[in-house]
Amino acid sequence: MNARSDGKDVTARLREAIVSGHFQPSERLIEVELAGLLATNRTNVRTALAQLEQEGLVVREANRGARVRLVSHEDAIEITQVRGALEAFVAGLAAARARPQDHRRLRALVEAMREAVEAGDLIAYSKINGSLHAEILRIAQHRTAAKLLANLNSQVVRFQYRSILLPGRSRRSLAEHEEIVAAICAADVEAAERNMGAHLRAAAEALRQVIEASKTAIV
Amino acid sequence: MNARSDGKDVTARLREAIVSGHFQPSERLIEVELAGLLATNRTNVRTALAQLEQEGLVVREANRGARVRLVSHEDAIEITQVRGALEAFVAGLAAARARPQDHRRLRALVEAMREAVEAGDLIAYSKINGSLHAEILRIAQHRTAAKLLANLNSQVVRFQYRSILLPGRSRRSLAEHEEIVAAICAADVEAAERNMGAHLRAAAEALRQVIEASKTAIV
DNA sequence: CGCCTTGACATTGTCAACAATCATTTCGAC
DNA sequence: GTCGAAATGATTGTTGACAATGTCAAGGCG
Repeated sequence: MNARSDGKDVTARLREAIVSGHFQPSERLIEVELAGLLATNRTNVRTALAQLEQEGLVVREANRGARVRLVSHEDAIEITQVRGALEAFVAGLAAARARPQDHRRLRALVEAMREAVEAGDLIAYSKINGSLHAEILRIAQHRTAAKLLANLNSQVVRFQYRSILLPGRSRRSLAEHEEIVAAICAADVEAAERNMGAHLRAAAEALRQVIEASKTAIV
Repeated sequence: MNARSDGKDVTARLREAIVSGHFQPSERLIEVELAGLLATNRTNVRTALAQLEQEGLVVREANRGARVRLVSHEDAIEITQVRGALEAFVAGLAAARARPQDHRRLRALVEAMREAVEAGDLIAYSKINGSLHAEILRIAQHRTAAKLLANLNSQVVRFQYRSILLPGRSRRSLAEHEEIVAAICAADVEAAERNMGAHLRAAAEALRQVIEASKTAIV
């Protein structure tokens, strides 16, 4: 009957709800509530929670239920570092695989980034940033890396917007992306790896600064 | 009552059973059978299967049950590549973090590897190889990378032994490990990354060769 | 006043029965 | 003999009830 509401994968919908911020970190995830919310039964919620735990979005304690995983600052940095290693590899692949058509798309995205920065629209910048990384991932055609990166990203989306707020970070980030795209368009595998690696090291460093700043600010 | 048999995490035991080869790739995993085998109920088996699917060890089709994931040759190469990116990063970390005590352990492991190669004992070699990589991972102290690598490894253990059988591969592999350990002991981060990266590119290449050989051999 | 025990409530964990689906076999028509 | 349709069996999917556990508040005791 209501194949519509229940047909979609419960895990996917719960994941989306967590990633989109519908639930706060450390918020309790009560099985019957979720079942009601997602128009399904406890069993499905239960397996969804088990999967999302494996995925690092949810934490479960025996007999004490599930919570949205609170990603600590250290975790966020670790995740960004690992992303860096993977994305550098992926950028290298993209440099080897990209066709002229791909080059055009990448350049268009960088151009849009530049406009966003000049307009001071950091939210738009953040979005395009995501699109650019996604495009590079698409060009690389590497399922294993793609899955892992999607996973890692879902764990740190909450942190994404923060580091770009650092004064001067957006301009430097733009410059880094320009170099990455230039390397890919030049089919220079090693430069692409190097530039992407440098970019995510810089991103991790920016994240660390923001975190340190917030720590001292709170105390 | 039988807290012993059921107490342990069902997912962990099923994972172990799959990784250790107790079940063959593509072998059907029937819920009631597993429940009997693991001395538990269908519910627990069900959630275990859901988690292992997320982990990439199991494939499930709606209404058609679960099977051990058959990792294709392409998958195996992809996984080895991604491992390479991660392990290179981890080796760099290890180079930065390793203490003299760690250096001793690493050198001892390489020494054991050398002996295994000279004795022609490739099974022992394979084991020590695993220990060495695990030791480097321990030194690096990076939970996120450690978890991902554990995951990836469990997907390709079945392929591990094959590539080392290539004529001359074991000696070269030994040399590569010596260089990696030398770089870590010299606290040379970049050399450690570079050497580990090269090592796993070589491993991926060896794997590719073995696969090509087996393809033509079968046809 | 603080601390421990007790009990009620909320939530998760386990189980068995039933429904739905898929694979296989049987049977009849041509 | 071959094709297709219906019956059969095996397996997964779903549901509800119950047990086990944890949480919290109230009350008694030192």
